[in-house]
Amino acid sequence: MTRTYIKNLNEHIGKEVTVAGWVDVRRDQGKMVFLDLRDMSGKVQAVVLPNHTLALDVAQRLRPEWVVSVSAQVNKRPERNVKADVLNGEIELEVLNIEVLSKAKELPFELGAELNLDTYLDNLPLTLREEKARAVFKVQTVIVHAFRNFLVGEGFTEFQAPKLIGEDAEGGANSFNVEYFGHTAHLAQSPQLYKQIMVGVFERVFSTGNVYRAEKHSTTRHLNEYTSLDLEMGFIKDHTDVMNMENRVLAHITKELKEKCATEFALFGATIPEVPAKIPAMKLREAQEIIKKETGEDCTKEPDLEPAHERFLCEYAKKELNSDFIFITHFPISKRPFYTYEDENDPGYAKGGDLLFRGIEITTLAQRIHDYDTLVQSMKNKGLDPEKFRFYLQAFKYGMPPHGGLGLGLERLTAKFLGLENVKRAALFPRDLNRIDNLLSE
RNA sequence: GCGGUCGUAGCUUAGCUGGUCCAAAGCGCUUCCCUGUCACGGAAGAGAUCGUGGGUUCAAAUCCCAUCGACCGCGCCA
Repeated sequence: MTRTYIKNLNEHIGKEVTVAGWVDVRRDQGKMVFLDLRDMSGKVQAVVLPNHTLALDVAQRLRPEWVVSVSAQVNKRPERNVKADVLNGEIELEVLNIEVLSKAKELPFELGAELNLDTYLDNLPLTLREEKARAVFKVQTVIVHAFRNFLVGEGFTEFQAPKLIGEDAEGGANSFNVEYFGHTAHLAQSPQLYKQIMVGVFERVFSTGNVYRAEKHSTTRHLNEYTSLDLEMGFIKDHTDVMNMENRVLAHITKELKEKCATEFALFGATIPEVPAKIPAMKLREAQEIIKKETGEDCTKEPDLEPAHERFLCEYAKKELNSDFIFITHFPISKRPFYTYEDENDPGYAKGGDLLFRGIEITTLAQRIHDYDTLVQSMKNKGLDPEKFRFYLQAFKYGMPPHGGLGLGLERLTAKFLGLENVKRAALFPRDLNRIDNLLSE
């Protein structure tokens, strides 16, 4: 008999079905046993009655996480046993036969309980089975799909950026080295250069993939491998075109989340933010003046924002501007990568900035330099050797439109949407300073 | 890398102004009882050299030092 998914059982009342999944809980009443069965679609209560002696015998030996295939009749529950407002609360399975597909050892922790992050991470193949953990990644799937679908609708072409690269994308020292047939290659820190090259091919492109940062950070918002949602678009007027595109992407993502993930957000007591028609934006210097005026702390000489300032600005945006999001633009060009476009109307400052969301930076975006000579000069100013970027520069030598783009940190976005305290909870298998799965323990 | 906090049963924690702690609770586990439970319930039981090493003391889970590990904060960034 073909397998029926648990969420569809109410279409089969009075009929016999086969359900396959995990034993979520067993409640042994002595002469009868209750099971909660779980598959990818949901949970259902199954009851093994005393007259089904063979099934009862198996049921009494079952334990949580055993994998079973059960043939059963779908019954309406007796009136007094109906559970309102839960999936399948009005039905239950009367088990006829149980086939054990796989046994499970005793779990090393309690599924569904609050675990220390350390325990959670050391047992990911199991802890990911928790309802909340699964909810995180359902939400993440919806975010990625919404990002893709929206951009495809806007004429963007998706491409897979290489992860093995020959030269550090941004000239930084924070890339992982890889032995490559006697040469040193690197793991990509960003698809940046390839995105720009692809603008010369398709005008509008995006890429969703992992990037790697060899930074020894130890915080709740950093991963050494994270997923970057990247887009790059040609023929822009300036960086505000990119800001508008991100504004619309985020509006689409939150719309999809509202339609598809209400249950998941409820699990976390999280609210899906409203994306304003126009996300407020201010220059770094304006933001610093506000910080100085409101807190008395003078950071106006700083080239960047400290985390505490980012948190403050988000609170400010929420309270004064009624937005969970705020763009901070025009950072000093000296602190930005070589390809960043300098604002001719505000010399020394970048045509671009960061997007802050619920206390944290989730995006960096900018217009890029598209003129070959300017780009080469900018590299030299940063102490980079244009010769090493020949591959990239070819695109610019032969006609590149004005363009710009952004990178959006998927795990940070997911974590902030759901109110997770650590981005590691928003990455399936997070890599950090001390941990690649459990293979780095010495 | 620096700073802070912490490390007690499989998990989550209490105890930590030194003795009454050869360490306690909930969950999990084992055995038994239970025909309507839904985090089922009831009875009994097993399970910890209190991260590791050293020190102070008549006496250390508790105080001191070192070390390892984790988490949080910072730098850097998404």
